[in-house]
Amino acid sequence: MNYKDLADLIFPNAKDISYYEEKYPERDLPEGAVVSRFAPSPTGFVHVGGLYQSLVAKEMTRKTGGVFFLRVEDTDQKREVENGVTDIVNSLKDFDILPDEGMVSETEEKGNYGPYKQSQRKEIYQAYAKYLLEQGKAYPCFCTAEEVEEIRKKQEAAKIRPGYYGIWAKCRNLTVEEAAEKIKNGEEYIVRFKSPGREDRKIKHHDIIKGNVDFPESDQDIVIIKADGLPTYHFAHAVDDHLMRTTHVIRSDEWLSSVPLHLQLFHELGFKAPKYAHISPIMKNDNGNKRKLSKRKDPEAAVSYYKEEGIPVAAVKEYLLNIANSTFENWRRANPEKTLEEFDFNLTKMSVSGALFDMVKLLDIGKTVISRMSAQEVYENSLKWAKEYDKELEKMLEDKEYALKIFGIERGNKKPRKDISKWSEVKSNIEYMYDDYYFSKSIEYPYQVINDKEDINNILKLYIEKYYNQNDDKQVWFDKIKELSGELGYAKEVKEYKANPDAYKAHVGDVSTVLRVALTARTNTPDMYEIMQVLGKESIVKRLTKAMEE
RNA sequence: GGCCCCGUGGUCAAGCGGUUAAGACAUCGCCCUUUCACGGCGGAGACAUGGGUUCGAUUCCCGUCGGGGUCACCA
Repeated sequence: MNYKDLADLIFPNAKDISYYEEKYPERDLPEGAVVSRFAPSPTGFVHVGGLYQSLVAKEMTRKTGGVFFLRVEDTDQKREVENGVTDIVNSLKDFDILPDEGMVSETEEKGNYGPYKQSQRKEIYQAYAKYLLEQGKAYPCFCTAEEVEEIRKKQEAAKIRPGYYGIWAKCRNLTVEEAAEKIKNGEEYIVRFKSPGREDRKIKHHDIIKGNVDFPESDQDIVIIKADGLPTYHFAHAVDDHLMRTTHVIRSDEWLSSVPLHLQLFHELGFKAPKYAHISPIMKNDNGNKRKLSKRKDPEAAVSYYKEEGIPVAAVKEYLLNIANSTFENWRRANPEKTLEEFDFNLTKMSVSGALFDMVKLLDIGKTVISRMSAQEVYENSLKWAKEYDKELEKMLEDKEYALKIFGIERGNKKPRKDISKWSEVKSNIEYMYDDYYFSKSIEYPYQVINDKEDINNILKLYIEKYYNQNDDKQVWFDKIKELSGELGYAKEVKEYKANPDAYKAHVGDVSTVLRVALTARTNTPDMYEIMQVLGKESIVKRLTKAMEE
């Protein structure tokens, strides 16, 4: 009996690996093309870190004329979540990061290097496990979970490196006859990799992001095929990324310490190893401590949060790109009109340490992004968001023509107004422009400098009766407010007032504020003339009258 | 604990042996302005620490401290 016989006993039906090597040939791509992927587990919502990786991988592949694919790593059925794949597919779609290949729905996929769902690749992994078994590079292990646990405890007690390796690897030195005997007796087993590594030797690794990193070799006989017949992450990674002809593995840096193992696996399998780029995770400050953004504790860790909050997709991508390549910010300022795709993204310039997530900055980018949009775009995005998350806003937007007028206020000029950072802010931003809404609740008027009831009513009364004319142009309109101010003893110019404050009760700015508050119940609004143009005569008179009655 | 990575203002960060140590967000002040925002100008604010190497270290080396990652039949 030899290794080959043992391998046949374990995987009698597995195909020869040459079958797969031929089925998934080298890709015919231009020189330097990057083939990369996003390979999440369907265990719930997509994390911003995943979005970040996808964005980076997508940029690299797009830039080089390569391929970006989506592979689902569902080898742990215990953690799987219903519609997990759909969630992932939709999240990428929401951010317009579309894979060239891979899963496109819960069950469908596209591309010639599939299946792209690991649970459907069982026979492939087994073929390669068999290949290793035949060469004596893997072996069946009969240790139970309890036994392995016991080994670990002994190691801990003796303060030596934990793990299944060297003399601790009990099943490693079983003869093929002994192993075959146990299998025939129906003993449970898993398949382990027989590591050729030595802990006292170093390996050199060059990571695209982290740079040169030296590690001790891996000597762990890790599990490659679990009791359920599915592979572990490490083994699946080696087999899949080889067969899918991945050139660059772009993943979270929690994997960095597995690199020695992965390199060894690739080598023993006879594969050419891909290049690795380990991305630092996005962190969060938690009581003075940095930690990764957590799915449990931080709502902003889930990409769905950004959609729900209505933070513009472009803002999220710009923010992420900004973290990824610090040159992005300068580029953006120099090229405000260019699309994100035109930015020359550079993997090697990515930061080695993890950035703290900065919501304030993200929202600032949101403001800038929205300020550059046309009224039409603002309308469309608001409506799209409202349909899903805010029925009241959706109703407000029913009158498209009116909404476009509102969104058009102070927009489209060289210094557009920056007052909306996300779609969920739209309602509070425009609600006072709707009479139905405005009059539906009790109104409080936050008058400022001029807050005497009589003074206020005098201003409003005189304005309506003598000065207000909806057809005035802006200059005439404002000249009239000045005249009104003068008539009632307020300074017509702010400068005049400042020069001689005792001579006046207040100035034209304060009078304007009275009008603004009476009209909108706010102290902070965009240009009042434009607002009045949009509101129209009927509404204005109604509002001012109401204010006088209060 | 072993191994690995990291440490420039509150945050993101330029910087590659000699710089007045950029810039952005945030913050403060002023200007502009009928309000707010925008915009403009300006202020405050940083090389974790101790040793080397060097004529000279933020930059190179070592230690310390601090932070992070990883040590599963999870990915």
